[in-house]
Amino acid sequence: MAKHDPDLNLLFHALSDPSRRMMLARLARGPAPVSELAAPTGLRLPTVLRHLSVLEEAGLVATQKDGRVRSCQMLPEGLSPMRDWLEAQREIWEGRLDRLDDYLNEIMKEWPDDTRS
Amino acid sequence: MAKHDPDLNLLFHALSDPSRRMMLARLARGPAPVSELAAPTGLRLPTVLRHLSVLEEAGLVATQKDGRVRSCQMLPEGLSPMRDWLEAQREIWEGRLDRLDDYLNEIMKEWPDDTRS
DNA sequence: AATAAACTTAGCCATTTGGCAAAGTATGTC
DNA sequence: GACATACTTTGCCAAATGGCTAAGTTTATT
Repeated sequence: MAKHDPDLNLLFHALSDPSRRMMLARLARGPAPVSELAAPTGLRLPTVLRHLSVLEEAGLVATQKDGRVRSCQMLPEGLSPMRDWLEAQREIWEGRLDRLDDYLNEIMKEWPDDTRS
Repeated sequence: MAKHDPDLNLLFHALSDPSRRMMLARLARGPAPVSELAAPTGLRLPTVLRHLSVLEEAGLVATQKDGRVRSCQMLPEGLSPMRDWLEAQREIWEGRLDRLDDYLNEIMKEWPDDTRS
């Protein structure tokens, strides 16, 4: 399928892996070097590095090198596209409920009061 | 990594594909048969069927067969684990800001008023 | 200068994913 | 009963994913 929303693809994909969510959870508490991100996952560094780059490409994390250690920090605004999608979804859903409501009201008008039990 | 949260894995993975999001968007407007779900994606039925099963396993969609047509509907509460995760993430983040705030207040106390420019 | 630390790159491997065509099944319609 | 509909199953394929080891590279430390 044509990718009309690369943001959401990358974002949801980044969040679909538990190791990456674990790394993010650590970063939500504050910046950390790569090896500290790796610790709770039990994964090797090369693997963690690749997860990290997925998080970066999704716009969830930024990193910079300080001497020989790479410091990583979370970008909380990276979650916005997801919030927006969720909101849009909710609106469609509510629009649907509104139309159902209209419909029911329309039906009710057909029934005079005295036909109700 | 041990999968401590199969819900979130399946949910985020389900949402990471644009065809699946397209199908969901259609379903948010109301129930539909498989072929109607397929139409906007431009994909063949077998492919759509597999996307559909991914959505079902993620708890986002329920289907049932009515004669020879399978009717699909969205389960909006299927998005709850995602909302919860988002909320938890926000709380960690805010807890962090609170601690930063505490810290700054602590620093400020050290400085008498008349040292400020 | 030698060693240790902290990544980084390269390359391999098994599994999963996302797509398809072809053939099969079940259910309406004429 | 013949035929069309609407899936459904099977099986194939290429690319992406997630993991690893081994071998760099770039900074500290001693």
